[in-house]
Amino acid sequence: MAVDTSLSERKLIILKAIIQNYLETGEPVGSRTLSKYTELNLSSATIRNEMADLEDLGYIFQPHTSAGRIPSDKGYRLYVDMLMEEKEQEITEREDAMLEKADKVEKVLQQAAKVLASNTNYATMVSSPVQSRNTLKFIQLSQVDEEQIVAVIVLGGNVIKNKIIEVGETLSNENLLKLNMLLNTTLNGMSIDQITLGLIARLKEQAGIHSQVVGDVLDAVAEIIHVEDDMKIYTSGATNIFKYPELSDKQSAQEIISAFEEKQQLADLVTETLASENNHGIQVYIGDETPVKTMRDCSVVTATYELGEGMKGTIGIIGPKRMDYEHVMKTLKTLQSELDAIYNKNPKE
Amino acid sequence: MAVDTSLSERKLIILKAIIQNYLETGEPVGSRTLSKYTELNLSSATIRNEMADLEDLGYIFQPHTSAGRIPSDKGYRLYVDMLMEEKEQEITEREDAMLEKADKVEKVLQQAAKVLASNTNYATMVSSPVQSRNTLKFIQLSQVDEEQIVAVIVLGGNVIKNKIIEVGETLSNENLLKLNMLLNTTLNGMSIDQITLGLIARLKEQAGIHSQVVGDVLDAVAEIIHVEDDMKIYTSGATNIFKYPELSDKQSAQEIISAFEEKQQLADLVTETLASENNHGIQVYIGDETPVKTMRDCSVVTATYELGEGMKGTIGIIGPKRMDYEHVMKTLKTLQSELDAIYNKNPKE
DNA sequence: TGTTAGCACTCAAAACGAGGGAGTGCTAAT
DNA sequence: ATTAGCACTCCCTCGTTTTGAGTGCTAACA
Repeated sequence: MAVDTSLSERKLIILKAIIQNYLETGEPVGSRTLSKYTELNLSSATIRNEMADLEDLGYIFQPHTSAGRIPSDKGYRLYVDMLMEEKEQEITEREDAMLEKADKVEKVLQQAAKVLASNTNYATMVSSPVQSRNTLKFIQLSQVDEEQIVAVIVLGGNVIKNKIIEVGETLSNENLLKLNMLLNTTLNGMSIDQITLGLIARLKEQAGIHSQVVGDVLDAVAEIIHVEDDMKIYTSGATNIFKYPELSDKQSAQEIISAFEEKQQLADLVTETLASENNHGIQVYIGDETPVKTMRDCSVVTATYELGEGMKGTIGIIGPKRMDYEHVMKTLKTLQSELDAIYNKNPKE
Repeated sequence: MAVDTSLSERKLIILKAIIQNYLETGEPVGSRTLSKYTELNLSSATIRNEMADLEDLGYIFQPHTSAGRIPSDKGYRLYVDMLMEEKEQEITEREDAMLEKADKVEKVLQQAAKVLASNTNYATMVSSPVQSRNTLKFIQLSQVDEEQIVAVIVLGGNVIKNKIIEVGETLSNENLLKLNMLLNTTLNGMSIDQITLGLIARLKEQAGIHSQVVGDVLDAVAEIIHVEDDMKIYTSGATNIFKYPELSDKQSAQEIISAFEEKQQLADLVTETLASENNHGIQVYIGDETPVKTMRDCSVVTATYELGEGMKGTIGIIGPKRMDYEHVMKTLKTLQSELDAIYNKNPKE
């Protein structure tokens, strides 16, 4: 992660200038432009020499002879690494009062995606937290009618799961009551991954003879608890990519928007992000670095947030390689801490 | 709705041929093409004359002089009206075994959208049923901890709603039990709109003296029941519009896909569709006819389905004006009946 | 009277070709 | 080490030409 220091100070400045200029304009930038742009009064010729060097080193390249230079993936990488190293810039003030009533987590996340998109003009995604390390808080089975039982499970952070269980034969009221007691006393407070098949088997024994039905019900409960709450992903601003000509030709637009619609690929992105521990939870994928193949021509910036212990989720921004990394990273950081704040304001666990 | 009979038989055939050809190719169709295409052996010259007439009548037009003709909205309209009048074609066989485990309605609808999209190559949307006339099947309050109560409500069709209720002071176990009894005995089997504020007030009285807390809880329950389950809309295949050049220029693509992403406009479409009672639940909007302004250049075909009494939803297909109406309408019809089948296979209400 | 062949005409789209211009690399002078 | 100057490259723009599909009209024909 350390910045490559093999570049002279001057080269660094020039590279930075090239990138910044390109971020703004989206056009290849030439030596003449730079010689005015930068404060180190150099002639275009000198700049040209330096640029030739930079090109040899692979930080920039020209789309064709006699065009200006544009940053390569390697160049971008160096740039964001520099940004990363800069001392933690103070979190800027932000007054969006969007985070009212943190009633339903889902609503908040959806909102977050929207706000983010309109703030940055890029496409954004927010994944709902996966509660693998979450704990069980309450569980209850209730008879709906002769053939149906509804199971309700409340997890930490007030995540509620439920399911209708179809039973072959009726379960007596008292047995149901016993089951509820049993489940609550044994499972309460346990983390989800502590609830193994073995544990369930032991429970079945304890429940005793009412084998068939009780067994079925317990199996169903186990299933509910473990069923991946198929990671929900909220997206917004997918059409922002039309704002960047380099992405908006039919081919790419098609692919990127598909990825946004299907969400499967975004899910991959999320798991990848969650897996890798990195500095401050911010991660930048440039071009080929991204795990999602259809986004070769984009950059993806992700941040992980955490709502209490183990409830981790991801916020992501997808845009052109020439995205405004500095702004994006800052925005992500503030959103991160806002999500934190929500949780602390509602400390129900 | 009656077909305009002012056209000669021959003109009708020619018009139909023009439309069908245009549906396939997307190119303006010329007289020479038609003179071979149709079985009424006519020379191109004759066809030209007829076409000139048709143009005067407003059924077709040429995008520019010296181009072939393409159908106008009026032409399309005539065409689909003819299709509509054709005797109910037998529902074609269809073997997609997609409709397994009708466990979660949501999953099924989402699936339905996907299948539809891949079947038709258009963009599709399915709205979840709004259950205004749905009935309450079961309700239960349970104590999660000192300050929280979880309310679970099962509606017909196994739609489950739940919510955590924060209570100021603890509710005794026995009171909770009483409340549960009270709620179930009085509300069970009632349709949602029968449960009025007045009814709730009466309940409060019956519940007696435990005024504060009980009142709060009852209010919360009422709220849960009535909160609009903000009509969910599932979409799929939005990127299919890239397959039709006439829609895939940046401008339109942008707009249409935005509409798909935001969903607000689709929601309008749904309500519009549900409002208008029409033949067999199939409705076709051509070009300007559609209630969604950003889809001026599309055609929209919608069908309403019904899962039991009052649970109505909408399926929609959005595509170019030159969409394959016949196929689309057929497909929608079968999907309609498949959704019906699901409900009847799972007659839990 | 309805149909057809022929022909001149139109116009969008493709093909072509000549500048223009931004930008580079190199060399020679400072 | 820096810079001015210059020749060279190659993309882009813009105007022109060509092409070709398709039409409308007229005149001949059954």
